Amino acid sequence: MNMRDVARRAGVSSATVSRVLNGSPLVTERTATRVREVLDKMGYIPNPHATTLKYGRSKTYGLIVPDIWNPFYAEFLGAFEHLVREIDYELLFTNVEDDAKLVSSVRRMLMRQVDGAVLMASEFDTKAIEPLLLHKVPLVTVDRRAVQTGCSDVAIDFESGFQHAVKHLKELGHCQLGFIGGTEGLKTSRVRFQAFRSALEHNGLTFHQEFVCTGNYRVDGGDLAVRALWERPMRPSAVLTVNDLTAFGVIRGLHRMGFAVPRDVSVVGVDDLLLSDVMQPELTTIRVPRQRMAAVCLEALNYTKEDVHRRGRRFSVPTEFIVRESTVHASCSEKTRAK
Amino acid sequence: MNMRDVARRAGVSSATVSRVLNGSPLVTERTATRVREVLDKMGYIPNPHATTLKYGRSKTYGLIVPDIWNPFYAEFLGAFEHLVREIDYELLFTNVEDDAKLVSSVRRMLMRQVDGAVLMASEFDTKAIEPLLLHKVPLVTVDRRAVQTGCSDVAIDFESGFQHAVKHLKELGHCQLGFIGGTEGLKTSRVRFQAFRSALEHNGLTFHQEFVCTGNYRVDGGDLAVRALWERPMRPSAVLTVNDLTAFGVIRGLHRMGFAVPRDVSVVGVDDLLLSDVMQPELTTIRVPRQRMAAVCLEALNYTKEDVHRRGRRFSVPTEFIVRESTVHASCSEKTRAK
DNA sequence: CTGTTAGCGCTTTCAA
DNA sequence: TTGAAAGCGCTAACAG
Repeated sequence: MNMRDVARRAGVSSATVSRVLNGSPLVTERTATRVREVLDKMGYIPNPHATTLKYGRSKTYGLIVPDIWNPFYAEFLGAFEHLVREIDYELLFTNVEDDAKLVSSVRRMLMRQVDGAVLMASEFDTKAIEPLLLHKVPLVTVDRRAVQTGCSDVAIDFESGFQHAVKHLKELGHCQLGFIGGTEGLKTSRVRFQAFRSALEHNGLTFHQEFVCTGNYRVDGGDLAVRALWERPMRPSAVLTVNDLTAFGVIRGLHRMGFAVPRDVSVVGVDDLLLSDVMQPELTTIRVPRQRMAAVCLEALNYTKEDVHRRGRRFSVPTEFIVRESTVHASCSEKTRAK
Repeated sequence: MNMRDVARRAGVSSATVSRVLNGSPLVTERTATRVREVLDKMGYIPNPHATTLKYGRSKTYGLIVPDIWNPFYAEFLGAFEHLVREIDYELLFTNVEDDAKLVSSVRRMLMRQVDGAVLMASEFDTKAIEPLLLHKVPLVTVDRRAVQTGCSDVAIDFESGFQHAVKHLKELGHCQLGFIGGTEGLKTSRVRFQAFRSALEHNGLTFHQEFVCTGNYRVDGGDLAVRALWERPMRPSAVLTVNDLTAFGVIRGLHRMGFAVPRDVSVVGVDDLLLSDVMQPELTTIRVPRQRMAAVCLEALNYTKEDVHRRGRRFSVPTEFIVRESTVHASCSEKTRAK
């Protein structure tokens, strides 16, 4: 059943029905009421594909995330989907494990004529997103720390987060701080690592390359990395990580090697997953607010959409340092610091 | 740029281009090759909205989940999205916290003309999904344990899962088994509770109503429920739960009351989340295989789609009982069983 | 204030 | 084996 059917039953033209549906002021209240009644009675359901076909606007936003199995992205998705629905938009969600999937995701976004897209996929050589830019799709990236025509960026303020974390650890007497990073070569890994390094500097602590190891943003990566780290001649008394999953892995790895967190080593995560205060020990972490982030992404999308021929803007999302149980005073027991 | 443009450049009609794109055999290999070249060179991107408009098929499946913040659904989503993309379909994902959102989700599915939908939303009074049925959208529900015209059901074999779990606990010397359920009134809660009860029976254990309490499928629900349970005059020596999050909550609740798992109480979950073997203690649980489940849902969707006027079929997904650290021999210390 | 109409891009039927 | 043409449902421009 379509507008014409409704129009016929209401004794008007389909244009009038369309006007009523779109809240045009060019309709008498009397007519509008009658039309609305018929609309209701017939249970009319609009067909947005017709509009998309004609005008190229789909009321759909794309969202690309790198790993939906990481609860951080699931939680972000929940928040983002909620906001998108509030403004009566649709969400085209895609998970992207590898480059091939990124390419196909971009193609799908183009096909479905999305009105904008948020890209959290960790690695785009800018190559993969070019088609989107070319087709003037408003874009928002997260933590790419770069903008360009038609593409804004949302930066998470890890700098501040790590500074609080390092300060906290220093106050607890830790001066040998380790860091377990994310996947080698990813921009987001570098951003967090740099934030860690400059936090050390700001707090007057020295950076030790031998206290740094690379993970993969997942539990197993943190586990493996901390084992590798603990093979080395010197060991840190506290370890900061690239995200909570990595921190969980670090805790598990230490535990399995016979060390206890926080007794022997303090650990700090990043994200504050819903489960981070359920883990034992409850995780001290740099919280990345998903709700807020989703709102800022949408704001950035709107800004970019206003004029796709304009250079994008940088947006920022604050972090919050949350102290729980995984960080305590440095034990000073040498056993944790040297083999 | 559209098919006409491509056709013109290739010196053929748009019909021929369409045929090439759809792999029709009615085109000379020579023509097809030329068309494909032009297609490539021009970077043609098809517009599926046109097809949807004309033929009502969208190559899109809907997915409704009740709580994307529960990693179980995120993990399922990941698996399902992967499969859906493999067959070149799109996914229309919606999270549904309450009834209002269910209604609007259903409407969106209808608007977007999905070719089928999987409903994991816990509570539909069948009322909310009626419009879908009415519009002949092939449906698949999960654990509704009922089928009807155009709607199949995928049942997770909790019966077998709980039987293994109860047998395991009995062998460890537990005979006072408690159960923390899901949200009151939900079909999925009842299904799991019944599975628990009949597992007791099968294993010759008596059911005690005072060992049963209701949660909400989330951590806080498990926490609260076990505290309520522990207020009662008698306490179980082992607790089974409706899902892993609830089990996490139970463990945390017990812990905060000064009891240790598994030393004082054994706990069993359901799901086997990715983080279930990262928690301390690693959780003994009834695994619900997401990958398999996604595949069966798709199979069920295909079956239903074959003929929407036919009664749906029942499908089944096996579970697997996984023993980890949260279950040990009954301590027999009376302190856990009476105040 | 309301109606008429064109046309978005695609696939399929029919004709050649 | 190929082409011509219709028509899906909608909205906006234009006419009345």
